[in-house]
Amino acid sequence: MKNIEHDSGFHHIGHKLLDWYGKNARNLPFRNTKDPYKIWICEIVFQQTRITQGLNHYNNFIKRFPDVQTLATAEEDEVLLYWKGLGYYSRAINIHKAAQQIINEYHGVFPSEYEEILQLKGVGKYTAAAISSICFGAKLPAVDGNFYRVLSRIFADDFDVSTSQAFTYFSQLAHLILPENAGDFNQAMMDLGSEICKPKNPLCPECPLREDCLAFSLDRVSEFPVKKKKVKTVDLALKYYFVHRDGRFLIQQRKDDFIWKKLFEFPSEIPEELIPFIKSVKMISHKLTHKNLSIEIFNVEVDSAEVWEDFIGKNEYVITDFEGSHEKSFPKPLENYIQNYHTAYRFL
DNA sequence: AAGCCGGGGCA
DNA sequence: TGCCCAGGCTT
Repeated sequence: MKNIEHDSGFHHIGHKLLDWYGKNARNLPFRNTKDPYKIWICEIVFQQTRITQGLNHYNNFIKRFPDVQTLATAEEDEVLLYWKGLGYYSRAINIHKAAQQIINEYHGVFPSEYEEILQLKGVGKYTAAAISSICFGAKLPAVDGNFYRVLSRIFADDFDVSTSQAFTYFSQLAHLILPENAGDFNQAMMDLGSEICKPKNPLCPECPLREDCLAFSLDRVSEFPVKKKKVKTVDLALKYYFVHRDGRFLIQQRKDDFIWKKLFEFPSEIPEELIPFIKSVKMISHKLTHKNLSIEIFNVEVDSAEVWEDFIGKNEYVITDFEGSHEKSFPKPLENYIQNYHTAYRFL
């Protein structure tokens, strides 16, 4: 390992971090509990998601699904509904499957061994280490993006964190400073990485580890972590038809093989039987851009009440209204569109 | 080993 | 606009 002369002598760093955590831990709803169910949910919710962004989702989720049994017996669509707007929707699908795994394979009792936890759908090495250390006392580092950032700065280590070997490499570095209480240590690293050792503009003067930080002493903090791989963005253009009459409209469910897995959306074609009865086809949203994504939504009002009533009685589409749409999970741009349209519709 | 999956916040 | 975030799955 670069910059490491020997493999001992760094454990005081871990203890110093624990002392800081004892006085500066964030007050969060999943702190002060070792319930593996709650820790599991929180770890999944906050994968690639900031605390401020996912906190309401976490609280609502726990309120509706307070235990494994409740989650396992719920409908998948309702689990997705509680994930609405969070992104990475395979997390919701996997969390539901994993709950059923726990019921079927462990009689509803959350497994306590790292290797068992790792077998749960949607649980990888980070999450398994986090749950087993926080809830069951395993002495394992939960290596995530915070570990990459904090450790690369402490040791001024230029190992490329965007490679697939980064996890193994920084796990070894983590063991150099890992104290007995790995559960608190892992949560302390989260708080330090979030509050002090931030990606941009880190608060080094307030850092409890500044005397141990090689990058700080070299005034090279901004050089770490090293990430060579750039994020690739692709353009995606979508076209939807808002086919409606009398406050009801057509939706359908997406597949699970692409973006927005199993979420609901408007049809991308006008149903052939309705084409002769269209009053207006007007473009509503002028390229509602969302990142590299552009969406066009065409307003299609069906002219004949008779044909409409007949159509919604027998076809593959799901028919809903503005109230019913609250029961479905839509991609965020469409969610915003429905809300806005509803507001406008009420004043027509 | 590399690509892909959301959405929000920030400089 | 590009980067980042309590990562994991698929190919």
